[in-house]
Amino acid sequence: MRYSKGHKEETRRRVLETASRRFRKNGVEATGVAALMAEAGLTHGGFYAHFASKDALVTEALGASLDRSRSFFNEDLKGRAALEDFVSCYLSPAHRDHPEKGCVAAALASEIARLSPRIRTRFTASLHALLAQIAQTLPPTIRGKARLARARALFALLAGALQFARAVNDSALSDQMLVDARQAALALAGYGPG
Amino acid sequence: MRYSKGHKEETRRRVLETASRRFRKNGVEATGVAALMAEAGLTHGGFYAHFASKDALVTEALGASLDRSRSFFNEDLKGRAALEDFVSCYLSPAHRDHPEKGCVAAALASEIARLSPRIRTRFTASLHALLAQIAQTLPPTIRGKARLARARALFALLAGALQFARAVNDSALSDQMLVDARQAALALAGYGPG
DNA sequence: TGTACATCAGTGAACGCGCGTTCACTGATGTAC
DNA sequence: TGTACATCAGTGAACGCGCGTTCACTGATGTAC
Repeated sequence: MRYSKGHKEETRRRVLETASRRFRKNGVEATGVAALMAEAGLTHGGFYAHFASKDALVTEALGASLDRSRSFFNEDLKGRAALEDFVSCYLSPAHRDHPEKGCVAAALASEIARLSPRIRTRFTASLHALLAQIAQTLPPTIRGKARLARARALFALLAGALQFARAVNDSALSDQMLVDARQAALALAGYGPG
Repeated sequence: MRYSKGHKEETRRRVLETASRRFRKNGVEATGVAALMAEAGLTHGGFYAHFASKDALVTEALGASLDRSRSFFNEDLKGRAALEDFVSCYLSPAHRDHPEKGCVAAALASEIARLSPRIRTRFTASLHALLAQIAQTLPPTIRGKARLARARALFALLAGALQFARAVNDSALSDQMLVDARQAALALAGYGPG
Protein backbone atom coordinates (compact mmCIF):
# COMPACT_ATOMS: atom_id res chain seq x y z
CA MET A 1 0.00 0.00 0.00
CA ARG A 2 1.11 3.55 -0.69
CA TYR A 3 0.67 6.01 2.14
CA SER A 4 -0.23 9.66 2.31
CA LYS A 5 2.45 12.26 2.67
CA GLY A 6 3.71 12.52 6.25
CA HIS A 7 2.55 9.01 7.05
CA LYS A 8 6.04 7.68 7.68
CA GLU A 9 6.95 10.62 9.92
CA GLU A 10 3.78 10.01 11.89
CA THR A 11 4.64 6.33 12.32
CA ARG A 12 8.16 7.19 13.43
CA ARG A 13 6.80 9.65 15.97
CA ARG A 14 4.42 7.01 17.31
CA VAL A 15 7.21 4.44 17.70
CA LEU A 16 9.36 7.00 19.51
CA GLU A 17 6.56 7.87 21.89
CA THR A 18 5.76 4.24 22.62
CA ALA A 19 9.46 3.55 23.22
CA SER A 20 9.86 6.48 25.54
CA ARG A 21 6.92 5.30 27.63
CA ARG A 22 8.03 1.67 27.77
CA PHE A 23 11.64 2.48 28.56
CA ARG A 24 10.54 4.48 31.58
CA LYS A 25 8.04 1.86 32.67
CA ASN A 26 10.00 -1.36 32.18
CA GLY A 27 13.57 -0.24 31.68
CA VAL A 28 15.59 0.01 28.49
CA GLU A 29 16.99 -3.49 28.49
CA ALA A 30 13.68 -5.13 29.31
CA THR A 31 11.98 -3.50 26.34
CA GLY A 32 12.33 -5.56 23.16
CA VAL A 33 12.03 -4.18 19.64
CA ALA A 34 9.29 -6.65 18.67
CA ALA A 35 7.08 -5.89 21.69
CA LEU A 36 7.60 -2.19 21.15
CA MET A 37 6.56 -2.32 17.50
CA ALA A 38 3.54 -4.48 18.35
CA GLU A 39 2.41 -1.87 20.88
CA ALA A 40 2.77 0.77 18.19
CA GLY A 41 0.53 -1.38 15.94
CA LEU A 42 3.26 -2.63 13.59
CA THR A 43 5.36 -5.73 13.00
CA HIS A 44 8.98 -5.79 14.11
CA GLY A 45 10.48 -5.94 10.61
CA GLY A 46 9.58 -2.37 9.83
CA PHE A 47 11.62 -1.00 12.70
CA TYR A 48 14.84 -0.67 10.71
CA ALA A 49 13.19 1.54 8.11
CA HIS A 50 12.89 4.14 10.88
CA PHE A 51 15.93 3.61 13.11
CA ALA A 52 19.45 2.35 12.48
CA SER A 53 19.49 0.24 15.65
CA LYS A 54 17.89 -0.14 19.04
CA ASP A 55 20.63 2.02 20.50
CA ALA A 56 19.76 4.83 18.07
CA LEU A 57 16.14 4.58 19.18
CA VAL A 58 17.13 4.65 22.85
CA THR A 59 19.26 7.76 22.31
CA GLU A 60 16.50 9.57 20.50
CA ALA A 61 13.65 8.46 22.77
CA LEU A 62 15.46 9.27 26.02
CA GLY A 63 16.81 12.52 24.63
CA ALA A 64 13.35 13.70 23.64
CA SER A 65 11.78 12.80 26.96
CA LEU A 66 14.65 14.41 28.84
CA ASP A 67 14.02 17.66 27.05
CA ARG A 68 10.37 17.35 27.92
CA SER A 69 11.30 16.94 31.61
CA ARG A 70 11.55 20.68 31.83
CA SER A 71 7.84 20.84 31.13
CA PHE A 72 7.37 19.84 34.76
CA PHE A 73 7.79 23.55 35.23
CA ASN A 74 4.74 25.71 34.98
CA GLU A 75 6.10 28.56 32.88
CA ASP A 76 3.58 31.03 34.25
CA LEU A 77 5.16 30.87 37.70
CA LYS A 78 8.40 32.38 38.94
CA GLY A 79 10.64 32.16 42.00
CA ARG A 80 9.20 30.50 45.05
CA ALA A 81 5.87 29.67 43.45
CA ALA A 82 7.61 28.03 40.48
CA LEU A 83 9.82 25.89 42.69
CA GLU A 84 7.04 24.88 45.06
CA ASP A 85 4.89 23.86 42.13
CA PHE A 86 7.75 21.90 40.55
CA VAL A 87 8.63 20.11 43.78
CA SER A 88 5.00 19.24 44.50
CA CYS A 89 4.45 17.83 41.03
CA TYR A 90 7.71 15.92 41.07
CA LEU A 91 7.05 14.35 44.44
CA SER A 92 3.34 13.71 43.89
CA PRO A 93 1.84 10.22 44.25
CA ALA A 94 0.70 10.57 40.63
CA HIS A 95 4.29 10.96 39.43
CA ARG A 96 5.41 8.06 41.62
CA ASP A 97 2.67 5.81 40.28
CA HIS A 98 3.19 6.65 36.59
CA PRO A 99 6.89 6.49 35.77
CA GLU A 100 6.02 5.98 32.10
CA LYS A 101 4.76 9.55 31.92
CA GLY A 102 7.35 11.02 34.25
CA CYS A 103 10.95 12.05 34.68
CA VAL A 104 13.53 9.94 32.85
CA ALA A 105 16.21 10.70 35.41
CA ALA A 106 14.15 9.13 38.18
CA ALA A 107 12.85 6.25 36.08
CA LEU A 108 16.25 5.16 34.76
CA ALA A 109 18.99 6.85 36.82
CA SER A 110 20.91 3.75 37.79
CA GLU A 111 20.54 2.22 34.32
CA ILE A 112 21.74 5.34 32.48
CA ALA A 113 25.19 5.00 34.04
CA ARG A 114 25.53 1.72 32.09
CA LEU A 115 24.20 2.91 28.72
CA SER A 116 26.27 4.08 25.74
CA PRO A 117 28.40 7.26 25.95
CA ARG A 118 26.16 8.86 23.33
CA ILE A 119 23.13 8.44 25.58
CA ARG A 120 24.99 9.59 28.67
CA THR A 121 26.18 12.71 26.87
CA ARG A 122 22.61 13.48 25.85
CA PHE A 123 21.47 12.91 29.42
CA THR A 124 24.19 15.21 30.75
CA ALA A 125 23.13 18.05 28.44
CA SER A 126 19.49 17.76 29.47
CA LEU A 127 20.42 17.58 33.13
CA HIS A 128 22.47 20.77 32.80
CA ALA A 129 19.48 22.55 31.28
CA LEU A 130 17.10 21.34 33.97
CA LEU A 131 19.51 22.32 36.76
CA ALA A 132 19.82 25.82 35.29
CA GLN A 133 16.05 26.13 35.30
CA ILE A 134 15.82 25.00 38.92
CA ALA A 135 18.58 27.45 39.87
CA GLN A 136 16.49 30.29 38.47
CA THR A 137 13.73 29.63 40.97
CA LEU A 138 15.98 29.94 44.03
CA PRO A 139 15.71 33.06 46.19
CA PRO A 140 18.07 35.99 45.49
CA THR A 141 19.74 35.44 48.86
CA ILE A 142 21.56 32.50 47.30
CA ARG A 143 24.22 34.00 45.05
CA GLY A 144 26.64 33.11 42.29
CA LYS A 145 27.92 29.56 42.04
CA ALA A 146 25.96 28.56 45.11
CA ARG A 147 22.76 28.75 43.07
CA LEU A 148 23.74 25.93 40.72
CA ALA A 149 25.29 24.00 43.59
CA ARG A 150 22.03 24.17 45.50
CA ALA A 151 20.05 23.21 42.40
CA ARG A 152 22.21 20.09 41.96
CA ALA A 153 21.66 18.94 45.53
CA LEU A 154 17.98 19.77 45.33
CA PHE A 155 17.38 17.74 42.20
CA ALA A 156 19.40 14.81 43.55
CA LEU A 157 17.11 14.84 46.57
CA LEU A 158 13.98 14.84 44.41
CA ALA A 159 15.12 12.05 42.10
CA GLY A 160 16.48 9.91 44.94
CA ALA A 161 13.28 10.26 46.95
CA LEU A 162 11.06 9.42 44.00
CA GLN A 163 13.09 6.30 43.26
CA PHE A 164 12.91 5.11 46.84
CA ALA A 165 9.18 5.84 46.92
CA ARG A 166 8.87 3.55 43.90
CA ALA A 167 11.25 0.86 45.09
CA VAL A 168 9.90 0.17 48.57
CA ASN A 169 7.14 -2.32 49.20
CA ASP A 170 5.53 -0.35 52.02
CA SER A 171 3.02 2.31 51.07
CA ALA A 172 3.38 4.22 54.34
CA LEU A 173 7.14 4.58 53.89
CA SER A 174 6.62 5.43 50.23
CA ASP A 175 4.20 8.24 51.07
CA GLN A 176 6.45 9.51 53.84
CA MET A 177 9.41 9.63 51.47
CA LEU A 178 7.53 12.04 49.23
CA VAL A 179 6.36 14.24 52.09
CA ASP A 180 9.74 14.36 53.84
CA ALA A 181 11.63 15.07 50.63
CA ARG A 182 9.23 17.87 49.79
CA GLN A 183 9.84 19.56 53.10
CA ALA A 184 13.60 19.06 52.90
CA ALA A 185 13.66 20.34 49.32
CA LEU A 186 11.93 23.59 50.27
CA ALA A 187 14.30 23.97 53.22
CA LEU A 188 17.31 23.39 50.95
CA ALA A 189 15.97 25.96 48.52
CA GLY A 190 15.87 28.50 51.30
CA TYR A 191 12.07 28.52 51.31
CA GLY A 192 11.72 27.06 54.78
CA PRO A 193 8.43 26.33 56.56
CA GLY A 194 6.31 29.39 57.32
CA MET B 1 35.42 -35.89 42.96
CA ARG B 2 34.43 -35.88 46.58
CA TYR B 3 35.03 -32.60 48.43
CA SER B 4 36.03 -31.76 51.96
CA LYS B 5 33.43 -30.78 54.52
CA GLY B 6 32.26 -27.21 54.08
CA HIS B 7 33.35 -27.15 50.45
CA LYS B 8 29.84 -26.71 49.10
CA GLU B 9 29.06 -23.90 51.55
CA GLU B 10 32.25 -22.19 50.50
CA THR B 11 31.29 -22.45 46.82
CA ARG B 12 27.83 -21.12 47.51
CA ARG B 13 29.31 -18.18 49.38
CA ARG B 14 31.64 -17.45 46.47
CA VAL B 15 28.78 -17.50 43.94
CA LEU B 16 26.75 -15.16 46.14
CA GLU B 17 29.62 -12.73 46.46
CA THR B 18 30.33 -12.76 42.73
CA ALA B 19 26.64 -12.21 42.01
CA SER B 20 26.38 -9.35 44.45
CA ARG B 21 29.33 -7.62 42.79
CA ARG B 22 28.13 -8.16 39.23
CA PHE B 23 24.55 -7.14 39.95
CA ARG B 24 25.77 -3.82 41.28
CA LYS B 25 28.22 -3.32 38.45
CA ASN B 26 26.16 -4.38 35.43
CA GLY B 27 22.61 -4.55 36.71
CA VAL B 28 20.53 -7.59 37.64
CA GLU B 29 19.03 -8.23 34.23
CA ALA B 30 22.32 -7.86 32.38
CA THR B 31 23.99 -10.50 34.56
CA GLY B 32 23.52 -14.01 33.19
CA VAL B 33 23.77 -17.18 35.23
CA ALA B 34 26.42 -18.70 32.94
CA ALA B 35 28.71 -15.65 33.02
CA LEU B 36 28.29 -15.43 36.76
CA MET B 37 29.24 -19.06 37.34
CA ALA B 38 32.21 -18.74 34.99
CA GLU B 39 33.47 -15.77 37.00
CA ALA B 40 33.13 -17.87 40.15
CA GLY B 41 35.25 -20.55 38.45
CA LEU B 42 32.45 -23.04 37.75
CA THR B 43 30.25 -24.19 34.88
CA HIS B 44 26.65 -23.01 34.69
CA GLY B 45 25.06 -26.42 35.27
CA GLY B 46 26.06 -26.49 38.90
CA PHE B 47 24.13 -23.36 39.72
CA TYR B 48 20.88 -25.16 40.53
CA ALA B 49 22.53 -27.31 43.17
CA HIS B 50 22.95 -24.09 45.15
CA PHE B 51 19.95 -21.93 44.27
CA ALA B 52 16.37 -22.70 43.25
CA SER B 53 16.36 -20.02 40.55
CA LYS B 54 18.02 -16.81 39.45
CA ASP B 55 15.36 -14.89 41.33
CA ALA B 56 16.26 -16.72 44.55
CA LEU B 57 19.91 -15.78 44.00
CA VAL B 58 18.99 -12.15 43.36
CA THR B 59 16.94 -12.00 46.55
CA GLU B 60 19.72 -13.48 48.62
CA ALA B 61 22.58 -11.55 47.01
CA LEU B 62 20.88 -8.17 47.20
CA GLY B 63 19.58 -8.84 50.69
CA ALA B 64 23.05 -9.68 51.96
CA SER B 65 24.66 -6.64 50.38
CA LEU B 66 21.89 -4.39 51.65
CA ASP B 67 22.56 -5.52 55.18
CA ARG B 68 26.22 -4.85 54.63
CA SER B 69 25.34 -1.29 53.52
CA ARG B 70 25.20 -0.32 57.14
CA SER B 71 28.90 -1.08 57.37
CA PHE B 72 29.41 2.25 55.64
CA PHE B 73 29.09 3.46 59.19
CA ASN B 74 32.20 3.55 61.30
CA GLU B 75 30.85 2.09 64.54
CA ASP B 76 33.47 3.85 66.63
CA LEU B 77 31.97 7.25 65.84
CA LYS B 78 28.80 8.83 67.14
CA GLY B 79 26.61 11.84 66.36
CA ARG B 80 28.08 14.48 64.10
CA ALA B 81 31.36 12.66 63.54
CA ALA B 82 29.52 9.48 62.55
CA LEU B 83 27.30 11.28 60.07
CA GLU B 84 30.10 13.33 58.55
CA ASP B 85 32.15 10.20 58.08
CA PHE B 86 29.21 8.34 56.52
CA VAL B 87 28.35 11.17 54.15
CA SER B 88 31.98 11.62 53.09
CA CYS B 89 32.42 7.92 52.38
CA TYR B 90 29.11 7.66 50.58
CA LEU B 91 29.80 10.65 48.34
CA SER B 92 33.48 9.88 47.75
CA PRO B 93 34.90 9.51 44.23
CA ALA B 94 35.98 6.01 45.26
CA HIS B 95 32.37 4.99 45.94
CA ARG B 96 31.22 6.60 42.71
CA ASP B 97 33.86 4.77 40.70
CA HIS B 98 33.28 1.35 42.26
CA PRO B 99 29.57 0.59 42.35
CA GLU B 100 30.37 -3.12 42.56
CA LYS B 101 31.70 -2.61 46.07
CA GLY B 102 29.21 0.02 47.10
CA CYS B 103 25.64 0.73 48.10
CA VAL B 104 22.97 -1.40 46.45
CA ALA B 105 20.36 1.32 46.76
CA ALA B 106 22.43 3.68 44.62
CA ALA B 107 23.61 1.02 42.18
CA LEU B 108 20.16 -0.39 41.45
CA ALA B 109 17.52 2.03 42.75
CA SER B 110 15.53 2.42 39.56
CA GLU B 111 15.79 -1.30 38.75
CA ILE B 112 14.63 -2.45 42.20
CA ALA B 113 11.20 -0.90 41.63
CA ARG B 114 10.74 -3.46 38.82
CA LEU B 115 12.01 -6.55 40.61
CA SER B 116 9.91 -9.17 42.41
CA PRO B 117 7.88 -8.28 45.51
CA ARG B 118 10.10 -10.59 47.55
CA ILE B 119 13.17 -8.57 46.63
CA ARG B 120 11.41 -5.25 47.19
CA THR B 121 10.26 -6.38 50.62
CA ARG B 122 13.83 -7.32 51.49
CA PHE B 123 15.03 -3.96 50.22
CA THR B 124 12.41 -2.15 52.26
CA ALA B 125 13.48 -3.87 55.47
CA SER B 126 17.14 -3.02 54.90
CA LEU B 127 16.28 0.56 54.03
CA HIS B 128 14.31 0.91 57.26
CA ALA B 129 17.31 -0.30 59.24
CA LEU B 130 19.72 2.03 57.48
CA LEU B 131 17.39 5.02 57.95
CA ALA B 132 17.15 4.26 61.67
CA GLN B 133 20.92 4.24 61.89
CA ILE B 134 21.19 7.57 60.08
CA ALA B 135 18.52 9.06 62.34
CA GLN B 136 20.65 8.17 65.36
CA THR B 137 23.45 10.42 64.16
CA LEU B 138 21.26 13.54 63.91
CA PRO B 139 21.66 16.26 66.53
CA PRO B 140 19.37 16.23 69.59
CA THR B 141 17.75 19.46 68.42
CA ILE B 142 15.82 17.40 65.88
CA ARG B 143 13.16 15.55 67.85
CA GLY B 144 10.64 12.76 67.57
CA LYS B 145 9.27 11.82 64.17
CA ALA B 146 11.28 14.59 62.55
CA ARG B 147 14.43 12.54 63.07
CA LEU B 148 13.33 9.72 60.77
CA ALA B 149 11.81 12.19 58.36
CA ARG B 150 15.11 14.01 58.11
CA ALA B 151 16.99 10.74 57.72
CA ARG B 152 14.76 9.75 54.79
CA ALA B 153 15.35 13.01 52.94
CA LEU B 154 19.04 12.87 53.72
CA PHE B 155 19.52 9.40 52.33
CA ALA B 156 17.44 10.19 49.24
CA LEU B 157 19.81 13.09 48.62
CA LEU B 158 22.89 10.90 48.98
CA ALA B 159 21.63 8.11 46.72
CA GLY B 160 20.28 10.52 44.10
CA ALA B 161 23.52 12.47 43.96
CA LEU B 162 25.65 9.36 43.68
CA GLN B 163 23.53 8.07 40.82
CA PHE B 164 23.76 11.34 38.94
CA ALA B 165 27.51 11.46 39.55
CA ARG B 166 27.70 8.04 37.91
CA ALA B 167 25.27 8.74 35.08
CA VAL B 168 26.68 11.98 33.69
CA ASN B 169 29.38 12.04 31.08
CA ASP B 170 31.09 15.15 32.41
CA SER B 171 33.66 14.68 35.14
CA ALA B 172 33.42 18.26 36.39
CA LEU B 173 29.66 18.00 36.90
CA SER B 174 30.13 14.56 38.45
CA ASP B 175 32.64 15.88 40.99
CA GLN B 176 30.48 18.89 41.73
CA MET B 177 27.47 16.66 42.37
CA LEU B 178 29.37 14.90 45.14
CA VAL B 179 30.66 18.12 46.71
CA ASP B 180 27.32 19.93 46.55
CA ALA B 181 25.38 17.00 47.91
CA ARG B 182 27.84 16.65 50.78
CA GLN B 183 27.34 20.25 51.80
CA ALA B 184 23.57 20.06 51.44
CA ALA B 185 23.46 16.79 53.39
CA LEU B 186 25.28 18.31 56.35
CA ALA B 187 22.99 21.34 56.20
CA LEU B 188 19.92 19.09 56.14
CA ALA B 189 21.27 17.18 59.11
CA GLY B 190 21.50 20.40 61.04
CA TYR B 191 25.29 20.31 60.99
CA GLY B 192 25.68 23.43 58.85
CA PRO B 193 29.01 24.86 57.73
CA GLY B 194 31.22 26.09 60.56
C1' DT C 1 -10.00 7.64 -19.99
C1' DG C 2 -7.33 3.31 -19.72
C1' DT C 3 -3.21 0.53 -18.98
C1' DA C 4 1.52 -0.52 -17.41
C1' DC C 5 4.80 0.36 -14.27
C1' DA C 6 7.45 2.44 -10.19
C1' DT C 7 7.27 3.43 -5.43
C1' DC C 8 7.99 2.25 -0.72
C1' DA C 9 5.86 1.56 4.18
C1' DG C 10 5.09 -2.34 6.17
C1' DT C 11 5.17 -7.79 6.49
C1' DG C 12 6.83 -12.01 8.31
C1' DA C 13 10.15 -15.85 7.92
C1' DA C 14 14.71 -16.57 9.09
C1' DC C 15 19.67 -15.66 11.01
C1' DG C 16 22.85 -16.53 15.07
C1' DC C 17 23.03 -15.80 19.78
C1' DG C 18 22.53 -15.91 24.80
C1' DC C 19 19.10 -16.52 28.15
C1' DG C 20 17.26 -19.60 32.41
C1' DT C 21 16.75 -24.22 33.27
C1' DT C 22 17.14 -29.51 33.11
C1' DC C 23 19.46 -33.73 33.36
C1' DA C 24 22.35 -37.86 32.45
C1' DC C 25 26.82 -38.29 33.53
C1' DT C 26 31.78 -38.08 35.81
C1' DG C 27 35.16 -39.31 38.97
C1' DA C 28 37.76 -38.56 43.34
C1' DT C 29 37.08 -39.73 47.84
C1' DG C 30 34.84 -41.75 52.11
C1' DT C 31 32.82 -45.93 53.97
C1' DA C 32 31.69 -50.97 54.49
C1' DC C 33 33.27 -55.34 54.62
C1' DT D 1 45.38 -53.84 54.47
C1' DG D 2 42.72 -54.47 50.22
C1' DT D 3 38.56 -54.31 47.41
C1' DA D 4 33.80 -52.96 46.10
C1' DC D 5 30.56 -49.68 46.37
C1' DA D 6 27.99 -45.22 47.61
C1' DT D 7 28.27 -40.37 47.60
C1' DC D 8 27.56 -35.97 45.49
C1' DA D 9 29.77 -31.36 43.79
C1' DG D 10 30.48 -30.21 39.57
C1' DT D 11 30.26 -30.96 34.16
C1' DG D 12 28.52 -29.98 29.69
C1' DA D 13 25.08 -31.05 26.10
C1' DA D 14 20.51 -29.92 25.26
C1' DC D 15 15.61 -27.72 25.89
C1' DG D 16 12.50 -23.82 24.32
C1' DC D 17 12.46 -19.05 24.08
C1' DG D 18 13.07 -14.18 22.98
C1' DC D 19 16.57 -11.12 21.62
C1' DG D 20 18.43 -7.63 17.70
C1' DT D 21 18.84 -7.71 13.01
C1' DT D 22 18.30 -8.91 7.86
C1' DC D 23 15.86 -9.43 3.73
C1' DA D 24 12.85 -11.07 -0.06
C1' DC D 25 8.42 -9.96 -0.62
C1' DT D 26 3.52 -7.54 -0.73
C1' DG D 27 0.18 -4.59 -2.52
C1' DA D 28 -2.27 -0.09 -2.64
C1' DT D 29 -1.50 4.06 -4.72
C1' DG D 30 0.78 7.72 -7.67
C1' DT D 31 2.77 8.61 -12.15
C1' DA D 32 3.80 8.06 -17.24
C1' DC D 33 2.14 7.35 -21.56
